[in-house]
Amino acid sequence: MVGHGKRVKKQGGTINEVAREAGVSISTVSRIINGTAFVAEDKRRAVEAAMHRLDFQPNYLARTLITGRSMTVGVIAEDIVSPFYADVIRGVEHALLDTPYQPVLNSGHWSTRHETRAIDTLIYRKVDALLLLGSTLTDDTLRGVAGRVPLILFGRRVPGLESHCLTLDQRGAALNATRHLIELGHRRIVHLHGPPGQQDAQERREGYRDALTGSGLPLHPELELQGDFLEQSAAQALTHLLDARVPFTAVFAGNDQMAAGARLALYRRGLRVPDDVSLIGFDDLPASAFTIPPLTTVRQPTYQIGQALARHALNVLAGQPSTLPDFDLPLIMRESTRPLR
Amino acid sequence: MVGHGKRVKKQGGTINEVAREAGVSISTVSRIINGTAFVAEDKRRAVEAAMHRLDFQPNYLARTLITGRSMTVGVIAEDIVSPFYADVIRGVEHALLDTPYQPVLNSGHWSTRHETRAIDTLIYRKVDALLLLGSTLTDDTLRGVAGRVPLILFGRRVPGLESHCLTLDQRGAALNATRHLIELGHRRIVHLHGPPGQQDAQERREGYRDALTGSGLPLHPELELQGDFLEQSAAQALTHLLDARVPFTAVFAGNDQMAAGARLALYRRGLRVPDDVSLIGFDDLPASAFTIPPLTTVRQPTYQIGQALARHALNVLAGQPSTLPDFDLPLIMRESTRPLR
DNA sequence: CTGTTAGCGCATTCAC
DNA sequence: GTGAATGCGCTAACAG
Repeated sequence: MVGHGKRVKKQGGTINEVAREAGVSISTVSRIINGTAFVAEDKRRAVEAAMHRLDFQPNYLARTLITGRSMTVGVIAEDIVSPFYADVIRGVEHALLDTPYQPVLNSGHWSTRHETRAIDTLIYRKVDALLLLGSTLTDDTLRGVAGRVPLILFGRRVPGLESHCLTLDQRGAALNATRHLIELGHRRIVHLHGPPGQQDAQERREGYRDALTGSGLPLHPELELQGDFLEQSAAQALTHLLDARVPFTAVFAGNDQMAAGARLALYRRGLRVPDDVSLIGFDDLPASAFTIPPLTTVRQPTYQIGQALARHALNVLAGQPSTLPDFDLPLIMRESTRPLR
Repeated sequence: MVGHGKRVKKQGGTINEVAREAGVSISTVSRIINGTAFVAEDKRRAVEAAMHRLDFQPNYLARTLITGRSMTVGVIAEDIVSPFYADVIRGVEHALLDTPYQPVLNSGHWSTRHETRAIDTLIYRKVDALLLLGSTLTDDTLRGVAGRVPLILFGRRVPGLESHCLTLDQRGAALNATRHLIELGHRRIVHLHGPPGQQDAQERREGYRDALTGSGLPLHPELELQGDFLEQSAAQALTHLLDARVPFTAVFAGNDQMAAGARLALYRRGLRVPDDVSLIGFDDLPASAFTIPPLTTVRQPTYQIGQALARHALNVLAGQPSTLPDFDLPLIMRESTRPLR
């Protein structure tokens, strides 16, 4: 087999070699690299030539060891696989693209243990700031982390860290979505919600209830079904409901993936969407515009959120005042809902 | 606003302070940390107590500066947003979980410029090995990179780096899929392929043609439609075909996302799947089991691939011989295909 | 078994 | 403007 050799090849000389090659001191070279001070034109030329000849690249580690700044921002997402977080990450990456900062990604996997490990790793790696896209940690723990590194949170509102928390009005959006169903004439509306421990899941559920009670409609506990934000759980839960012959005419799913699961359960029983049952999701994943039928859902502007998060991090790192913007969660009307009857 | 302070807080003392606190030399502390040599029980106790008291954590940068090994493996995916690569990444993360190595992710965004930048950044950050999940770079460039850092490639077969390349038989799998359609009696089969510059896209297209010619069927250039692996492109291309009233009875999409786009185009025209048109995808994304109808598709064992890639990297880093395994691409039969007539 | 010494590669005071 | 010296925090010889 073609071996790589166990050691990385020496990377084009050190600042010392450049200095010798150019006949100047290393401080002069350093000044040229960092633009710290003016340097005579001829020396600058000589140094630049030497750097080029030796294919010189400053050593990141040595440099960071001194300055204390690694020029990286750590990003931990609950799950990189999730299309939702992936798009936020895309926004972060994009916003950082033409800055000296680099994102470093890691996953929390919805697990306290993994998330803790990821955080420790990134702090150990000396990231200059940390972005948490969702978190399973307690407020206290989070405040502790914020004491070790500038911390910016998405999807959590932690007392004491408010100005670095970006949350969306999940409850209001869920209320909107449910109300839309009510306005279409639906009365028995199923809600597929995520894990009770999950803040977003909880808020959406409350929004659903708000809409019902706000319209003077009764709450039907048997219509609130728990899932885990994945397709399968929703399909199962709804299938059980169908088997129990509990009547309903609409479904508000806690996210688009659960909407897809619900959709399949309906399809299996020969129920049409939206003719027999109306369906609304939450997230507006890219794929949801292409489901059959295209899904009516709540849009979370994930990409823009990622950008906002990154820009805020940049500001914080620059020591500038910065406020996280607010985002609306519009209901995107497509074809999975229609008036009852 | 709640400020973070511009500087990260001092992280629980240095090895020097620990040594002083414990009344030993720093080398003794270093030995205990790294298990480099045996240390008397009482000193070990004292040092561990001191480390705990000072909340000591060795400085990653200083350590790496000396050892030359950062204990990280860089991972560059064309696109983290893509569900396909995301699952490979999940496999990589998982395989690295209980090792001293940490993955560091970055995106190439299907762009030579971005990919080059990502590679430079990661090498600059001194990753010990680099995993490329897809690449837009030339063979020569890739060989150049391999000279700077141990390189492992997925989805590319580069002469000279064969033993570190993991590729799948896209062509054979595409042939299988198409042949399945042929065996069901289909003769006019549309193929939605990805960008011509993309190796996978090219190979799948060839597999499609192989199947046709292998069965003695004619190639119909008007049935080969180009897309970009996203839903929208497929929907458009197929809509055009439908408008032009070109007859066909089946569609083999270059990936599941394009299959979804095609599905919607058919739906818009009132064509049923599989009753009027059979549809096959490629990738077997998690969502594809929940489309309407569930999609027949070629499964790429992405998670296992990620694991294999990471394990190979580990072996290479350990200086052990290692061979990348082969993976089958089975056709997953679901409900989007059926015999003609 | 343990302490002393010398750097890793670079930014950063200081003098000149 | 520029060079010499100092040290970031740690590991790796080197002596004892």
